[in-house]
Amino acid sequence: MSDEQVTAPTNRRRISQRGIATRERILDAANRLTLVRGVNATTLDDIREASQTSKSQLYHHFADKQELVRALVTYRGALVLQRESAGLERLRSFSGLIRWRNALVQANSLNNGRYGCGLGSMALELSDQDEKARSSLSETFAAWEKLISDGLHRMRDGGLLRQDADPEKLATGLMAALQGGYLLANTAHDVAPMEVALDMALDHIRSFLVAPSR
Amino acid sequence: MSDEQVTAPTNRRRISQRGIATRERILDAANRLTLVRGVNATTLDDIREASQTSKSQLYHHFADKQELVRALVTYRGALVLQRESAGLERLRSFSGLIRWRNALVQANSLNNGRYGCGLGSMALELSDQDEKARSSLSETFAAWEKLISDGLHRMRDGGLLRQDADPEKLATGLMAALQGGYLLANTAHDVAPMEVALDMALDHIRSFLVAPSR
DNA sequence: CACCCGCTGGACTCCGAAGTCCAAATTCTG
DNA sequence: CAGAATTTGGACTTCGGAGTCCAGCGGGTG
Repeated sequence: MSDEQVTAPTNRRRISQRGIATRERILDAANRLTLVRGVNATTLDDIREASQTSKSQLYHHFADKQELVRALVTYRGALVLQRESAGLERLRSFSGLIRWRNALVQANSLNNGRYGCGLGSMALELSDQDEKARSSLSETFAAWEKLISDGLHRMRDGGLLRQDADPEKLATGLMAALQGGYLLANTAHDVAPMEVALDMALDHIRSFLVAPSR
Repeated sequence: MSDEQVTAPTNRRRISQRGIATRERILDAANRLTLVRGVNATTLDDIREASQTSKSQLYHHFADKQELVRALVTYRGALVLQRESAGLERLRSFSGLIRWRNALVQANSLNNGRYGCGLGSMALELSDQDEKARSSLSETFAAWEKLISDGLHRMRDGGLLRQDADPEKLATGLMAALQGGYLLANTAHDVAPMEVALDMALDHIRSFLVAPSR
């Protein structure tokens, strides 16, 4: 077993454009399907059909289902981080946080709270059954929190947040509120708990503003 | 299909003490096993073995796996609510909340954050695949939040919380922080994020105290 | 342009997990 | 105690999903 697995495997054999495209098609289908049904409830035949491929292609590009799932963790993680960094990398103000919150809430309300966070559901589903997937997800969460805490650092350096504000802890709290909000919203089929949770976390951050805006 | 399923079915056929005991043994085994492995990763044979029963007993007491899972949702929900009402029904002070928080953190730290909340993991695993299980879990979460909000109401009526505090929203926020904290702790194998999340929620509640204690 | 090797189609095997069945044991009721 | 119902043991069937195999295609490279 190879010790490392990245989105595009660079080692060993040559790989053609067509191969890369197929691999991508498989991951994309797996990503879409598992988002609604969950990882374990999605079969390889589901993925094969949705990606317009064949059994041999699945096993040509991935050793087995576990490897496919691990690649999917990386794939979805990269998508989330890409989307999130777009919304967070220029964060410098409290109103920016509010815009970020609103975007998440709006996206989630399209499904009445259903489906939750692709990372969070994978985390609960895989953490106890695949150590590599777990640690990969853990790293992704850390990177996501870092996007937030970096923004909070900029706010603190810019004099918006008090010096005793702890960006890392604030980011962790916000992430927990987000994930818990997703979970409750998904269970209730109602986006409201997610809003309440995020507002709580934002209120908490607001309490560290130098000049409380309220 | 019967329209309702409660922990102890009262309808139709007589039921003996022995039957009740077996049913309980099955649910108890299912409860223990699924807590670590998840529902879908636990097989009926696992449960059969752990509960010292046979296939026919499983199918005598439950129509199929789905019914067993639904009964398990009820069973675990009752256990959690029982445990939680013991810790929350006399809540009347902020220090009581802190004790409650400490108990949860301590219990979770015994596993280094692993396994999370039995209800939360079921919620994410089942919400998208069994509507009845989802709504049952949703009700359980609501009941749990009510235990909290009832306590906060008592604190507000007792003059500890300001009148503009909203016990329901505070309870939802606290629950989201708890669930998100469980999720992050489980993924990181570290109880720390759960502590941070709960402390954020408690700080938020603290900000509504009439005479802020600190 | 010819060869090699990555790539593909799809039928096939294998296995484990859900669910069935019935005879026998136990318990309840009259 | 007799008869009826519940409860149980455990072998058996069924089915779906993971993984295998191999013949053949096709595109990049020398």
